[in-house]
Amino acid sequence: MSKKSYVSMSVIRRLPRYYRFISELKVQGVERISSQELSKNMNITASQIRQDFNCFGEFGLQGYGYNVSSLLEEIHKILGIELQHKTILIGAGNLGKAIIAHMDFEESGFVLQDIFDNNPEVVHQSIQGHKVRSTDTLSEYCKKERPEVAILCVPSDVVLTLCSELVENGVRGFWNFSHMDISQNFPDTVVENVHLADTLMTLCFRLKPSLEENN
Amino acid sequence: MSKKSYVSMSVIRRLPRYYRFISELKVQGVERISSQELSKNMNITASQIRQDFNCFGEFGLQGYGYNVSSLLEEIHKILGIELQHKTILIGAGNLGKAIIAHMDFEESGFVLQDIFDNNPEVVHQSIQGHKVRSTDTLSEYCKKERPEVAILCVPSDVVLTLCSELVENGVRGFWNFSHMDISQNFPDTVVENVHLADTLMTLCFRLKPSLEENN
DNA sequence: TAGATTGTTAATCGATTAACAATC
DNA sequence: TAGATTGTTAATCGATTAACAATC
Repeated sequence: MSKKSYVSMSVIRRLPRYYRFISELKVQGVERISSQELSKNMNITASQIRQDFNCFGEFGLQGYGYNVSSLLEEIHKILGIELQHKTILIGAGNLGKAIIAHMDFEESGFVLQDIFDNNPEVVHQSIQGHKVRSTDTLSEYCKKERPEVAILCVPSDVVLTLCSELVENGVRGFWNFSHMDISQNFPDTVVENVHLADTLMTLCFRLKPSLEENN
Repeated sequence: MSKKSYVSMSVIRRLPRYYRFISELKVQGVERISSQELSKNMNITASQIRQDFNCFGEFGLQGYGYNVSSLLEEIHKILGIELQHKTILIGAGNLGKAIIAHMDFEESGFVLQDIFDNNPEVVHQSIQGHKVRSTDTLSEYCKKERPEVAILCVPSDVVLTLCSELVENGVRGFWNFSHMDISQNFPDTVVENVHLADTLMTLCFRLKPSLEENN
């Protein structure tokens, strides 16, 4: 009924956390939960939780709360996890390998199709059943296979040219691990930057002795 | 003069980005920059840039702008990068190795002292000059070496016990890569969570076809 | 029905932007 | 000095919280 036409980034960024948390509840066999209980466990106000959910519809029942299973299903649908975006990963170094090994792509809405690297020693190796391809074959590959999303585990200095090539070939989503902030350069794409160095520097700042009283 | 006693998280999270950007300017030999030019390049309003800097002091000169070198120095000081926190990394799998290899710790205010893993096949191996130690020796090690920060590259189910042990032994900063959200459990510590799966799910949501006009 | 808890509106709080006086 | 650009105050915008009527 009351679906909002525009949902703010602040709300969107909380969705995966709700999803994780409610999954956990389901695993534990919890059947229903109220916004108040959720609030206590997640450190978000009950009010905000209800506001957040109501951006997408009415998932609760007055006097009862939320049914864990159907709430989970709803958020699953909201996140679009059933969409299974065709995905490639570029850069099969330690970071690339870590991502391949640890991320449960199907659980996040992606299907890892193929892996690329420009190091001749790595090309043709096999990682988790995927033969690593040469980045030289990337454009050709994209024209045939039409991947939608690219995971970028490559050095910052090659990211821009790489992205141009990919965008020209129809890639429209990026999970970017380089320092380079590509969101500005490709307006019609969706970019999630994971700037690891930034979070580390933030930690550094927050550890400063002078801040002990602050925050 | 006008230093603020409280600086909001929103400002803090922009600091590393300023730092990165201004470093790049210095490398390029740029000597001065105005908030307006910065604004154009960083996609932040000039007003916000000036507000952000003025949380920490007056770094500019009316009619001139900001001197790149001294601005960089100031932000370096603000971030506390000279502090060199004693740091250990726990979990030397692909992700741990990626972090060891790619992060320039000294550039972020940390010194990687030692690496721990509970896999007997990995223990005693050497990674970038660090012999991997057994997690069994962790408490003992902490009591002697007093590391301040731990990088957690371990599975979610062991994170909580691990952290308790570390906190008891004086560790007060965590860079956490597990799904578990430990910020709630240890009130006197500083936690930077890097929830990779969350950013991936956010990307999934933002790629939904129905959102093409939205964002 | 009474109690509980949602959905939703209104109030508050905080963060961003605009404007401009100060000043290099 | 005139022009430019900061530092800072005031206005706006958006996000969070509080409150409560609707309703299960």
